Amino acid sequence: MARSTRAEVAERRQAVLEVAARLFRERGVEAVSVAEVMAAAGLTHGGFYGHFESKEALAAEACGQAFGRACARWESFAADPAGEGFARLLGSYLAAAHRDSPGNGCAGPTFLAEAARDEPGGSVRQAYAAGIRGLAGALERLLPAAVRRRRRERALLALAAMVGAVSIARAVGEDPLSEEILAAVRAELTG
Amino acid sequence: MARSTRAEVAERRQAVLEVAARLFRERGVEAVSVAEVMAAAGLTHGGFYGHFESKEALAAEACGQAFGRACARWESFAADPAGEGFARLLGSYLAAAHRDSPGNGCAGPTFLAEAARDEPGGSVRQAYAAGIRGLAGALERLLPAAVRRRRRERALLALAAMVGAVSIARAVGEDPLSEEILAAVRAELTG
DNA sequence: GGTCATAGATGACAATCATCATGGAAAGCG
DNA sequence: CGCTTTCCATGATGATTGTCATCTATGACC
Repeated sequence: MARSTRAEVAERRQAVLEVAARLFRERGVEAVSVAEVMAAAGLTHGGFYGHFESKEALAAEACGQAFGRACARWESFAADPAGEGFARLLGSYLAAAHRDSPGNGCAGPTFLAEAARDEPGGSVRQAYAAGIRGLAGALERLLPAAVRRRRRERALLALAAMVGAVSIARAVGEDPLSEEILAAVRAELTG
Repeated sequence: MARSTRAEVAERRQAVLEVAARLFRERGVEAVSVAEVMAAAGLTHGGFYGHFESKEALAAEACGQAFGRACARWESFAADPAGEGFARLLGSYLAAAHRDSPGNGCAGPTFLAEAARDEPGGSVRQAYAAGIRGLAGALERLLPAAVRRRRRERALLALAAMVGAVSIARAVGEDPLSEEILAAVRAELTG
């Protein structure tokens, strides 16, 4: 088939990464084949190894990208004029809409298992650790000014509870318990 | 090969289930083959379908079993004479030892991804939901008597934070951040 | 004790998948 | 304009794995 312009090539690599980040979050890295990622980007499987070293390398990059997006989003809440950034983040994070669209959602819950089962020092694990560190920092800065003591601990508690709540809400499925958990964690962390 | 006694048959089924519950928690359902489970139980892969309907059925049963063990353990903390059951649970749950032995650990973090990616109404998902409901109830009863308001919400927050913290601690790997998260959540939830 | 049911071993099958080899055609560059 | 590079499509390969068919030896039962 035809060869493409230099710009198109970079564009395609980005498209593959984008699509992979969505599919991997939706269904997990193992459950998505390289061929499927390429097909979703409008290509065939053959050219994959021209763009990425391996499937794992793609997964690590996709993980990093997803965390980057999430972190930027969290930082944007810090600009809230009324200082309600933290509460607004909780409102959007601990929501059914977020639970139901893992493909666009935070990487914290979606890459959790991939990272936990990566080998020690593996690339996905490293990307995950860096991402979590970023989110923790953002959250620490986002906490209401009223929180003066143990800011770091409070941020880490919130992070663990947020990631845990969304993960569990996704796992229990269509069950009233799912909404109950989201609402409870939202209420407790807010107030 | 030889046929076995009726008692031995039941014993072996139990052994397979036990081994599966450990392996699935350690490495995930997908990463463990039926043949490996059977081999770890001292059998060959052929007899598997005499004991279980399918690999998924085994996974669901293993999930239920692991949750049952965890729930019983949590309930046992309620008998604490000094009423420190909750604090002691936190101490053992949010610990490096628990983080480092998923094979014997709580099913909440280990089956999280399996359940989240099971189909709607899938058997693993159902087992997971039932398990979480059990843990939430146990935790609610275990909270210090001093907590009078919003007991249920507090229990759900604690559950989400505990599951999230252990999961993230496992995901980031050998990083000081891992211990920091466990310690922070322990401190914040204890009071 | 003799007959029957069955646990479990061996082996096969079909599907899936990550990765690599090859080739063609067009872009980049002189 | 012609040569070279390289993107990507086609196809192959080897490995893995869930599931099933078959066979045999031995408990279970009359």
